[in-house]
Amino acid sequence: MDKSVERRTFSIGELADEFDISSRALRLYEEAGLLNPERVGTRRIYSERNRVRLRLILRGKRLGWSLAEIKELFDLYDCNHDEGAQLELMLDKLALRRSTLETQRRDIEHALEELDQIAGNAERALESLRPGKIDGGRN
Amino acid sequence: MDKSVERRTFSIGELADEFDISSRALRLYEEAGLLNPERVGTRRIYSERNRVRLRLILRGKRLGWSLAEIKELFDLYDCNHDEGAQLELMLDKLALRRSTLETQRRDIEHALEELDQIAGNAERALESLRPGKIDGGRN
DNA sequence: CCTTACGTTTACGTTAACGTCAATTCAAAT
DNA sequence: ATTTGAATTGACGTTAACGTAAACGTAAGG
Repeated sequence: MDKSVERRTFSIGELADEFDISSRALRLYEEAGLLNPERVGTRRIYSERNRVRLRLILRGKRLGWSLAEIKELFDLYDCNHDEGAQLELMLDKLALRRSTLETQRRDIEHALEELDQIAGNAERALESLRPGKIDGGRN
Repeated sequence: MDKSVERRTFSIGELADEFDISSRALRLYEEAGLLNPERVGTRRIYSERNRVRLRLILRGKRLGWSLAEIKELFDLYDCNHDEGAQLELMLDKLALRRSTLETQRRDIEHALEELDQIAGNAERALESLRPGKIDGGRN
């Protein structure tokens, strides 16, 4: 199968530009075990798969995860599914991640509410400063 | 009004214990302008209001914000509502925060989906290892 | 009075996640 | 052949957010 599918590759500079990060960061992610591009001689050649991974890495970063935490998740993903003990442990870790993600989601909801409240106040204050309005207060 | 309402205060150690952070962190938050407890002599006395603020700080941290970012939000909250320019700028900043929060929320949804997918795989793999089952595969 | 527990400031150490710079290599363009 | 431009490794610098340790003050209890 997949004859000439997935043929595009990328240089480090291309990926850096596309995702607006430095090439230094990309090398760092590699050093952290998050990315393993092919090499032609000494140069890095990133595949489409690598690019997808990078997307995941950056999403993890946006969620505030450290590179180590991101790596742990990757490792969970391509863990060997042979040993029961491994799997149990894996499920534990996944449940933990899940709960912190849900906490985070609740945090976001609250933060959004407060943001809106602040913005609401500001807008009303602004309204009461508009020309034509002398005083919007009630006293 | 509020005669003897809100009478409880807290020492640095109490808050540190309650929220499972170090007293060092509390002093740091103060130095960053996020907290301003009263003093009795040299000792810090935290009010209920301070405690609420601390809760907000920690929530910000869980969202991956830096102390500076948290402070900016606080400053937005108790900003002066007198100047129109200020208010406009404030609304801009709030909109920005909002959009990153929404991005973050989407990120969380995706991460949760993938987590569930991984967990699902693991559970099925585990199931196929159970005693009584020789082979759960389909080949 | 002495100890103990808690608090204070000051200063230095540490870790993560890069940025920055230098020296070099390599491929492509002129 | 030479320039140019991107890429490489390696080393060092930097910032945020603490941890840790020293040296000291203070309040309570025995």
